[in-house]
Amino acid sequence: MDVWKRFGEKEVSHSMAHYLQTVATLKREKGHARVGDIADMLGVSKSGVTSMIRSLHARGLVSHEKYGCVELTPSGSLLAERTESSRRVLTMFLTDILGVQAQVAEEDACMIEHLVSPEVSVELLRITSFLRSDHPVAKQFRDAYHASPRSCAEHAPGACDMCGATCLRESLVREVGDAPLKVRA
Amino acid sequence: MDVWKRFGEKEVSHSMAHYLQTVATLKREKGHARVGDIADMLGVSKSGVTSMIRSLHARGLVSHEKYGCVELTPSGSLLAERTESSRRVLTMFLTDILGVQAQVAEEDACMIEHLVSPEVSVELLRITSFLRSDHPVAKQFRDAYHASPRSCAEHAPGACDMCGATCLRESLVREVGDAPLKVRA
DNA sequence: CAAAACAGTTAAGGCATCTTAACTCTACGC
DNA sequence: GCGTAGAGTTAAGATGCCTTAACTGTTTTG
Repeated sequence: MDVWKRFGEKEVSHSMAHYLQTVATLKREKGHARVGDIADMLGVSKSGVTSMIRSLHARGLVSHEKYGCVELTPSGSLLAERTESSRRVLTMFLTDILGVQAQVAEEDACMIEHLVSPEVSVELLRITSFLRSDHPVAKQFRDAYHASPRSCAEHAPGACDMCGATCLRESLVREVGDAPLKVRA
Repeated sequence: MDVWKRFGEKEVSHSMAHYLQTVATLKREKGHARVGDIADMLGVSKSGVTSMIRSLHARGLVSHEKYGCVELTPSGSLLAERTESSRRVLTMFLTDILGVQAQVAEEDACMIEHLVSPEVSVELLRITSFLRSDHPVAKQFRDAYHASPRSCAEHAPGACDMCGATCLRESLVREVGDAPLKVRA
């Protein structure tokens, strides 16, 4: 019913997840994360970083002393790692199993990494390792799948047990004329 | 680099996608979509609906005359259908292929439906129909996969070509002590 | 060690989305 | 055909996340 509203109640927002990952990356690569480095890496202003730090601090995800470096707390670190793992699993699944182009895979993974539940991430990891393995069924899958049809055959409404009245594929790929949709300001 | 920032530049936001779907559903089920119906179905105030309608109208996604019914434009309708299809495909994939619990699958699908690119949705549809089909490989997959390990074996850093230094699964499921993370206000 | 260069913060403001409160329409009962 | 219930709108305010501009603190350097 109101699941959609919980979008704004995730433990961290999309922005927050990326700030946390950035701090983790900087810490790993340079040994410390400064406001300016974070701003550069994310492409936002330093004042934006300062205020986000305040917000992350209020949630117990980072610590920071004025004019000093930013550190992840244990929860912040956990969240950063989990998001990063989720992204890696998603990207691998999209490229290696679904065969989606790398750039699209990375963009999609970036968008949804923090929204996918651990349950689903774990299952994605499982199916990805299974289908990449040398298990005979995995090998057969790779051969058979790449030869499988890219779309369902033309079918009457109701003929396909997945599609129902209208072909799912059609509605996923159809464009409105040639006019691209207006992009949000 | 800045992919993460395009989160706010999707053609429609999470909220907008749900408003569009709600209008489509009401139109289908009751023949018309009124402000109050939309507000009830989404669990928001009527004034919230009014202002979102203004915003959707500015993007050419709905039409609405004062005190009247809300209608989807062709682009709005396309977007609503696409989002709905994306959600159906995702849910099916998560439940039927990954075997994730229905409730979790629906929540995750609701969160990410509008963020998944058509390319990925189409491939998800393809793999889902393939693995649900009576193709011999699909049958073998179902048998073999359900018997496959739920986690990678204990392994040294670098031993698993997917995990790298730390086990992905570990970082996906690990909790910080017993303390649940603070939820966003 | 002082001045300049650089890093970080605060303040003020914009946009999206939501809320409540108060107002305005519309339409039905009589 | 008018009054009122209820549907819808506007206005004002909150929050999250971003910006620019102006200020403050720190560090480098000559």
